[in-house]
Formats: sequence, structure tokens, C-alpha cells
Amino acid sequence: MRITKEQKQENHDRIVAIASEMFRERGYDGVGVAELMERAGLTHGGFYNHFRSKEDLIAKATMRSFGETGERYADLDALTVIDLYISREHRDRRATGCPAAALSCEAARQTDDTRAVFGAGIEALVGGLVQDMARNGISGPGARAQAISILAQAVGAVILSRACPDASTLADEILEACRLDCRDAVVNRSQES
Amino acid sequence: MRITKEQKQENHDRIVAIASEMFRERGYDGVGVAELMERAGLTHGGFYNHFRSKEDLIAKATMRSFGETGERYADLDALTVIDLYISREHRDRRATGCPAAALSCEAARQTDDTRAVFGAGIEALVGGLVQDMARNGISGPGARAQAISILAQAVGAVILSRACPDASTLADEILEACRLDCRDAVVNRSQES
DNA sequence: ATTATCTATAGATCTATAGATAATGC
DNA sequence: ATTATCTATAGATCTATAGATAATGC
Repeated sequence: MRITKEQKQENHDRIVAIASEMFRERGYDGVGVAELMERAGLTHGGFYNHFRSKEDLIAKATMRSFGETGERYADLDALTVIDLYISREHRDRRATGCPAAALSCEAARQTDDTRAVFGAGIEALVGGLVQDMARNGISGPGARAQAISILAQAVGAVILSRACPDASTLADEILEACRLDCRDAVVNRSQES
Repeated sequence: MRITKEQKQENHDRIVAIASEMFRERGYDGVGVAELMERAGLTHGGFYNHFRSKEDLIAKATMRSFGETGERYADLDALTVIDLYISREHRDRRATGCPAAALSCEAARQTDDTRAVFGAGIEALVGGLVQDMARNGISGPGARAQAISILAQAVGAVILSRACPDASTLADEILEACRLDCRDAVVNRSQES
């Protein structure tokens, strides 16, 4: 039952798309090749026609997750980005959220290939945030450093909030304190110029 | 070859101490009971005389990690804490570092019992940081929110830096930008009062 | 003829348990 | 007698591969 080239490409993309969500939801170790392939409507042996190894898939799926996330925050101003990122909705929907918040801790333990994808993804998020901040009138030499600080705080806020028990007060308090602090930083810097 | 009660307690503590470092280094999924027990000088079957399950150990080891970390940053001023936490040394020594930076992403996928330990641990770190900030003359209603913001940024900075490839410029740039931003926040707030 | 997929399985994990052993604590 | 540990193993994973099948692409 051989298929066309296009259908193979479709299968490949579907596996990557499903993996990108499953990895964010359950972590790299929490997803097995067999279950992933079953969800893609294929048998698990076929996996190795598409990828050299699971790690190969991890790199490709992570790249896709960063791409989606970068697009989501493009063409917005920094305050909107902050409100979207540091929110209960983002915290509670891991599967479609930012991979930096879902997988960074595990990424630190992956091979250098996967870490290179993460480095490029973080760099892209920083670059996007610099552009978003320009819409708030923020530019100049310190803009990049501030973008990095805001990203780190936003990522930290979502990660810490997720680590708290469900429905805990602290989980929501973390989000609100960080959202306001990041907004203040943008507003203050915006007024300076 | 039965042993004394004290020796059992010693074995128990040693398993928890070793696990607390191994989990931070490799993640909860990266540590098997057999290897852990071998490192503790015991056979893996004996594990279940000390713990109901691996998850029981995860809760106890994580509590210990948070305890160590809280003690490390007690009785210091906030600027010293920031310099120690957001540093290459901390980033490169996961096994003895802060569990919030090493394990938060995975904690989000653990049971509510483990998340309760995490919530209490984060709460303790926030409380400690509030006390540290008081040494810089920072107090009042906004102090707690600022402690949360600083903690989130510090945790985010270490996590993102670890996710970057070894020896990448970005990894160090993240640490430096966040360290300076957190210091500025403390200094500015300190001058207000 | 090539190749994308499938079936089946190798080989290496993993957590957890059953039963034996032997020294402490009553 | 109790119990902390050990040996051995059950049962369930996991990644990866070998070989068969069958439809595309030459």
C-alpha cells in the first residue's frame, strides 16, 4: 500500500504537528513513538521512514512550536503580547502555548542539536519582542536587554504558575504580579522617549 | 542482615539526599530506582521499605531541595541573592541549584501531591526574598508582588540560559540582562523609601 | 524497481512485588 | 517475632530494526 510523494509529505507534516502539541502537553519523555503514530493514523514502525530517530523528531517538532509561537505574537504591540502571554489561558493550554514555557527545563537535558533549536527559537522570540516594543516607541541600545528581561519574567511566570497546584491562589498571584510588572516596565520606558 | 533503626533512618536520608541531586540534574523521569539505590549502596528491591512509590520519593526529595535552597538565600540582602541566583555558577550546577529552575516544567505534569510541594516551596522562596528585600529598605504592600516578579525573572533567566547550547553568547546575555534588570528594580525601589 | 507502510520482535529499559535471609528488639 | 534488606522476576513500557507487502514512478 504505497502512497504518493505528496501524501508522504502530508503524513510527515501531520506527525510533526501532532508531536509538537503532544510534547508541549506531556514533555519529550512523556510521548512514545507508538502512541504518536497511532494518533497520526499510522503504525509505529513507519516512524523511521520519516525520522532518523526520536531526537530528530524532537528537533523538528520544537522548531515548529517556536514558529507558531513567533507568528502568534507578530504584528502586536508589547502590552498586548504581555497580556496574552502572562495569562490563565496560556497557562492552562500548554499544548498550543509557547515551547519556552512548556519544555525549557527538559531542553536543558537534551543534546546540543535540540538546544541549538531552542537557542534559535529564543533568539527569534527576543527579536519579535523588540519589534513589538518598537510599536510602543521603545528603541535604542537598551531595548534588546529589556526584551530579554521581559521574556524571562514572562516565561518564569507561566512556568511557576503551572507548577503550583490546580486552583491555588499563588498560581494566579504570580501571573498578575508579573503581568503588571512587565506592563509597568514597558509603560515607563515608553514615556521616557 | 537486619540493621538498627538509626541506620535505617540514615539510609532513608541518604536516598533522599542523593535523589534530590539526581532529580535536579536529570529530571524526575531521568532517574531510575535501581540506579538511585545502587548509588546509595543498597539494592533496588529495598527501595519500597522506605517509600510507597517513586512519586512518594519525588515529593520528599523535592521538599529537601527547596529547603536547601531557602537556607542558602536566607540572611542575605536582595542584591547578593540576585547576583548568586542569576549567575553562570548556578546555571552550570543544576544538581545543587534551585529546584524551581531545574524541575518546574516537569512539576507541572506531576500529580497534585508533588505540585503542592512545589507550591509550598515557591511560597517559601517568595517569603525569603521579601525578608531579603527588607534589608534593602523595601517593605510595604507592593513588596511581595515585587519579590514574585524578581523570582519569576530569575527563574526564567536560569531556565532559558540552560536551554541554550553550551557556550552560546545568548545564554550569557540572558543572565546578564536579567541580573542587571533585577538589580535595578531593587535599587530604584530602595531609593524611593 | 523503488519505497512508504505494516507486522512482528529484539533488546533494553522501567516500577513494583513476592519470598528468602538474617540481625535487631521484644 | 519483627523487619530491613536482598535476590529474582513479573509485567509493562520504550526505541529501533528486519523483513513482507503492495502501489507508485520509472
